[in-house]
Amino acid sequence: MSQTKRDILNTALQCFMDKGVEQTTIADIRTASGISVGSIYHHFGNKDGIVVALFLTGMQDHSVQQESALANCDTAEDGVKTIVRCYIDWICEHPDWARFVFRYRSFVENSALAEQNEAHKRAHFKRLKHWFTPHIDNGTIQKLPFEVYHSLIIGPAQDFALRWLAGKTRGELGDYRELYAEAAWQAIKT
Amino acid sequence: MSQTKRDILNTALQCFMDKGVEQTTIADIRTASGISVGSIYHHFGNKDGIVVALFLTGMQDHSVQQESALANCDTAEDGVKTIVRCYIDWICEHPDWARFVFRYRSFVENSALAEQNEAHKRAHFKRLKHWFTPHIDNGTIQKLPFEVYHSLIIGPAQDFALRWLAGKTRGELGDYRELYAEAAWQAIKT
DNA sequence: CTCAATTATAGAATCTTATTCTAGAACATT
DNA sequence: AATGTTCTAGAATAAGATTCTATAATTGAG
Repeated sequence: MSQTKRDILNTALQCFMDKGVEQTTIADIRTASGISVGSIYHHFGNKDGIVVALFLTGMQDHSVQQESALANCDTAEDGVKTIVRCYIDWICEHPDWARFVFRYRSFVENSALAEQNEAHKRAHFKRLKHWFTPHIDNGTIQKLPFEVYHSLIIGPAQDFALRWLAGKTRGELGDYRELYAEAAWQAIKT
Repeated sequence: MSQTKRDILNTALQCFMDKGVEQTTIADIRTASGISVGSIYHHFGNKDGIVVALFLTGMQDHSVQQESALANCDTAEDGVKTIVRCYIDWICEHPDWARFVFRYRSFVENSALAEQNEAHKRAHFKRLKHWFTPHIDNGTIQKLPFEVYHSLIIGPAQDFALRWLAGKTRGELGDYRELYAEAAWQAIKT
């Protein structure tokens, strides 16, 4: 990726954080980055293109981190807890990205470029499934419809994280790391 | 609320569902409802005003339903499960509203009218807290920071519901009603 | 029942952006 | 060097949100 493109993304993220996607104009990004309108459109097609590019960057970063952590886990318990810890850690380390991702998730899912995002998610899920299957087969994890595992494991932490990111909690997300890891394991162990 | 105002809201919801908030213009609402631009602005101030009004309507409808169901519950288990069932039922019965609420939640939370929404949420939570406290005190429910209960109870169902609403699940949300009710209870019982 | 005063409706005018267009600069490939 | 391709610029356009001005309804005091 060219430096110009990188500069546009960085500046755009900054602006989007500050004022929200709606409120930042292409002219804002132009002024803050010094890059011309034509150039911005050349690289991203339109404003949504910038949003989607940022979104995918954030998501990929997280899924890479998660999968590499999972690779070092042997037991089912370790794996499940690692997913939750990894999720919480990523949010704590990149709160701006996390805010952005949560806020514009449904926007991206309904955009013209949704398919790109879906493809990534499918690939990621497939790899998770591959890791989990043995533990389900040997009875360490409850046998449930595959599609509910995600919700049982991540659901609680995700709900809390959303409120934490909005500054609406007393406690710190990081302080509940083990609570949510443990809850996830309790929810799906046999 | 005047009939005109109601008409605007109904038409707007229709349009927003069809093409998303971004893609519907005031002119679209004008054409579909037959109500003039001036009148629309008179009643709602701006486009965001319409979105927020719709959002609050949806949220209030749900919280009223939830609280009235909770009023008939005696045991902690019954209460917790009722909250989850009620949540799932509401989504199944009003999928369009639910989609709208999920999709524009963070939009509303970041809008100028966020405070109105917060006030409602605080009041609702306060009433929930009042119902739960005795059961925590007498040891039927684990003593945890109050702010994590919501995530443990609703988190999983919410995550699944989001994917169900997007048509990305095999199973039906309603079929997992008891699964999520049971999971919620297991997560917080002592 | 009248006559302000307020509230509601209309649609044209304006103003703010996103997006497109045209031209030229940098760069690569032969 | 000649030619095609990609990139940068900023002006022109167009779409759509918001404001404005003028009328119509409605309400409430006397």
